[in-house]
Amino acid sequence: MHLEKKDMEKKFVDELRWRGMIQDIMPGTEELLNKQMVAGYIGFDPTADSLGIGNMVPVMLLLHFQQAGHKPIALVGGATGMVGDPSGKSAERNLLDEATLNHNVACQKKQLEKFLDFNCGPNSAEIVNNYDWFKGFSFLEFIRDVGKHISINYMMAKDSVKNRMENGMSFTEFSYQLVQGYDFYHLWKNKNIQLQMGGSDQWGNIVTGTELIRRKSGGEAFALTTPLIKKADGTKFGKTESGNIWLDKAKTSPYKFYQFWLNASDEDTKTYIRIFTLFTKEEIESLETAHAAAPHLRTLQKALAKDITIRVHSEADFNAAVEASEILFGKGTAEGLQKLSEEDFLSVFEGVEQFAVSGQEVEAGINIVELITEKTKIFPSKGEARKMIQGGGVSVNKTKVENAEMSVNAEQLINNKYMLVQKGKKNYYVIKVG
RNA sequence: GGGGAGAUACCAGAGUGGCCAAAUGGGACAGACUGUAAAUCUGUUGUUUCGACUUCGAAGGUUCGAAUCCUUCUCUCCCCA
Repeated sequence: MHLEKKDMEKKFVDELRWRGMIQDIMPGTEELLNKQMVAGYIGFDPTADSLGIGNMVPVMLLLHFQQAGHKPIALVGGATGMVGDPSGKSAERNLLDEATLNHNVACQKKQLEKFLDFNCGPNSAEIVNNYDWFKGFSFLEFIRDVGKHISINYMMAKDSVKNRMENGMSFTEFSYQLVQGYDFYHLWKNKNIQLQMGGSDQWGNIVTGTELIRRKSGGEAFALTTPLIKKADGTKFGKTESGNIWLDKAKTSPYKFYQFWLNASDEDTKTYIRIFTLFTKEEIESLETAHAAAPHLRTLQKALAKDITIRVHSEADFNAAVEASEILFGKGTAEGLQKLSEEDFLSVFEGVEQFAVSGQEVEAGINIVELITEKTKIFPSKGEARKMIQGGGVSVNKTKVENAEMSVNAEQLINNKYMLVQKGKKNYYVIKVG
């Protein structure tokens, strides 16, 4: 099987190189990719029922891969997810039960379908699930056919294993690299997939695959990894105070999603815009020039946030997020807020966390601390709420709460129904009274 | 099977009879400054009706008084065979 590569104008490796998306690449990989159409895959770990933005890196990788005329395959790890990847983990993982796993695989599959083209001729994308070839594979068969080819010494030399020798690691996790390695072998043998990609933490696992292919069949396969994204301040990418940033709107509203990108630091944005958007090199450089000339306009962050919000969600979601942001962070004042119509108010705060409180409770006036702790879950304890108020960190309807004894009543409601509570500068909560 | 080490707040990690709601560092949150950025500085980080109350793996015990001493239990790690 040897297919003609259909679109040669964009060279995959060159493209990744200037975007800073290459950590390691196996010798010969680039030559192969420039010569012919190649099928390549990336594995996704079904630990949650939605992909997070961290997973957007491999998604973008597959997208570039397809745009360069190659055939992208996304592998969802129905089988590997049952074992647990030790890479990058310092402790033994908890295993998910089968039902959860199936659910997660199905959800991730649906999300992946949004980004790749599954109907464009020979290089159409595909999704495979490694559970399909592992479900009928018995333990004895596996250790005879696969385990026999790879030595323990080889497996133990891997960083993912070495790092865990101190704290211990189960046989299950130890065998993970073999299971993943076999995926590569299986795909290489049955689907002519010659390349596996992934994050740099996957290098060891990927190489076990190419090694297995070489020893078992004398075949050749290739590998390419991306650097792990780190924020300039060294903290983990893709997380905020309130947790992971997910692609699923039900888990992370488009508003929050948009805000996440908008809030990225200048330094990080330069990295992100190369990785997460499809802007060309020239476009990015001109955006950077514009940004440097007037940093307070945050040209880069806006371009990044817009592009990715539209691609992950939709244009309408993006517009709503911008509108909400304008009102919350623009010249929005207490008066401006009062003037909002009910529909506008609701659409603006669609993605903001909401709480309901009954009418009578507010009618006569209610203490602010009680309102934000007991009636709603904005603060976990009264002590904390008081301290925050004393530190000037709480506002109601854009007006700072001066002391903890203050009470609020029906007169302060917006449209006689809503109240906007702010914890710090960026965390908004809507209280609906009625 | 034998020997050893250990379990303290979100994490790391001091504390080995009262001065301990528990050092220090990190993280997190907030304030100031800004550009909804970064850096910096400051504050907070068990609950509370501010009188207290419940915390140091679990349960008991000794004591006027326990994270600290004793007993049992649970769990974790390391080394040897």
